[in-house]
Amino acid sequence: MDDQIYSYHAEMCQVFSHPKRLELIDVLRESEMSVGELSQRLRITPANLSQHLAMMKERRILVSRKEGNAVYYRVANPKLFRAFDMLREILFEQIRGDAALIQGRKS
Amino acid sequence: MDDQIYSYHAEMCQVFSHPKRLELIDVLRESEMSVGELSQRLRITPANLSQHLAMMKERRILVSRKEGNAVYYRVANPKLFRAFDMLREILFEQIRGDAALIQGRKS
DNA sequence: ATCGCATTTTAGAATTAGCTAAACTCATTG
DNA sequence: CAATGAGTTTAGCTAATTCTAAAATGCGAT
Repeated sequence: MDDQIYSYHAEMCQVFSHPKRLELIDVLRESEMSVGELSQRLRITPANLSQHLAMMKERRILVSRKEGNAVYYRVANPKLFRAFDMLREILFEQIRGDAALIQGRKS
Repeated sequence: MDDQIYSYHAEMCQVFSHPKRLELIDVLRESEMSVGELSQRLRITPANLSQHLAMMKERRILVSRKEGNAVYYRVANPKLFRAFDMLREILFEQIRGDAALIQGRKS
């Protein structure tokens, strides 16, 4: 039935379960970027980055474009940024809830 | 810096990287539900389900309420359903893109 | 052709995630 | 106070992730 859908959905979401991959998405908000640039920005080795990029491309969160010697990656669907932001908002609401709790407000 | 935020964000998103956990969230749209009911709906053992529930509660995606012998779980923040739906929409757009491709439309 | 650079791939080791089965807790009922 | 029923926890196993280091690929320039 829907099992297949949930599986695909889960597979796609694996992309978001690693901090560097989230940072990568966040960085690609600005513009597409080459592997070299990304490697510097994220402070991880090109080899490791390349693996993250490959798995994100497999799941079609990213698309790439080759220009001479460099490969440029960008986020395939801008709607992704909205989902990203919404999840981060939920996280912030959790954190704000904690802060309030510590300060003795709320229950 | 922001590294901590990305880590929390990623940890939260681990919840979405398993098909049964997604199905669980989807089922909890209707209403809160006891472990027993959930176990039947999802067709997984109570022990396994309980582990999923515990990790989702740790990450504060779920909250629980105890009533006599039963424990009822529900989604902590309704905003989560919106994020869930948005991600699924992205997935559907990918699938629609494929379908179009197979039928020879588009590039 | 060969060299250099950017990127990718592979292999291997360490860690983490997921499942099953069994033991355990705890509230309710007899 | 047993006994039952609902959930949880633990231990152990297998599989999946992640990272590093090294080798491989492919393009562009010499």
